[in-house]
Amino acid sequence: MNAPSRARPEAEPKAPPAGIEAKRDIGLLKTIIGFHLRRIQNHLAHNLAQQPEFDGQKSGQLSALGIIAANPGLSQVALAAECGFDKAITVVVIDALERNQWARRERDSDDRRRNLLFITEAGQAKLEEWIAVTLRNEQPIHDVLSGPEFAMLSELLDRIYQRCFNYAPD
Amino acid sequence: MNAPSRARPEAEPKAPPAGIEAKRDIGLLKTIIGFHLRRIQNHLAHNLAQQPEFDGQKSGQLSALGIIAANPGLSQVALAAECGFDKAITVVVIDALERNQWARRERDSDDRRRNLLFITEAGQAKLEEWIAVTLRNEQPIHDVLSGPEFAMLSELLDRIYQRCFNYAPD
DNA sequence: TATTGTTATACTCTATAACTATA
DNA sequence: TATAGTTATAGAGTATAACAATA
Repeated sequence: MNAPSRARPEAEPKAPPAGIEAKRDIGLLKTIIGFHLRRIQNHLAHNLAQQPEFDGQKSGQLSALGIIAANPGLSQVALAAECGFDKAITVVVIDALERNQWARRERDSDDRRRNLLFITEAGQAKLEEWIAVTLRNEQPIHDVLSGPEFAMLSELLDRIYQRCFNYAPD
Repeated sequence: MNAPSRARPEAEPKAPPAGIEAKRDIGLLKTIIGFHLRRIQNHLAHNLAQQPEFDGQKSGQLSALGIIAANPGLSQVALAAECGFDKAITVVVIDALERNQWARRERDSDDRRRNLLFITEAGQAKLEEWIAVTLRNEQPIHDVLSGPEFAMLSELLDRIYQRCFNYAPD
């Protein structure tokens, strides 16, 4: 296994043994953002999957539900663009959300090709639960960043996505 | 398709049509770092896979080669820890690198369980080629960030990984 | 007993293409 | 002719568990 298994029963589960400092270099990879993103993402996803509250949760569901909650009535392609995944994936994700009655599709009467997406009350509760679990999972990040640093990181990442990748179809 | 296909022949390939501004909100997801990381990572990986220079390249190979280059003689588990993936994946990745003679394994005479990893001359050249292609792929990010902002982003991401996830076994 | 590397297997995530229904 | 959504299929990425060799 690669990802750290928090063996410590109590106490903070993320502090490195202290004394064992970063001795390895990432060389040319320093400027490759994709490298940074993926290795962090790997650990976050791995740890999150082990949280009991996330049992059957396919990872896209949290993103989708969060975007639907913040933008009630958006279309599936708009959701896909905002979440960064394909429209085909969107179908599967929303199927799961609808099956659990956390979200629902509604035909757009103005353009009957479209489904408008809405979150349900149960979905809102589930979203908040998921957010809490995820924030707990990401707590180590908050521990090594100051408040302003975290705000800066969020802002930079959001700007990158909005300006580089999100063409925001209607 | 979801990822933007840079249709514009010349000019900056990332500026949104202008006038179409970010109108969508990410709500509670704002503070979820994993959300930011994955959607950016999705687009970067998708775009990179379309670069002809990256034809048969399984994405882990660039990371592995970069780490090996910066840390000649490290072990496979150390490489796995630094790249953020499992030791089982490491085997497959190094198999591919070795097959192309971009890297080689060498039994550690002090601890014969271990393989020490080294990059070859051809591997160094290939690494630099891949880095160039990847940097070009990530150019839109550089276009929307100032120099200091980019440096800050790299530093924050590296710190997060080193302090939260990399227990750096020997 | 624990660790390094290996193999085999399965599952998750994402991409692609073809299809429908609407526009 | 183009777009929204769907379906089916395939591929890439990763995780898991069992194993051999070595410590």
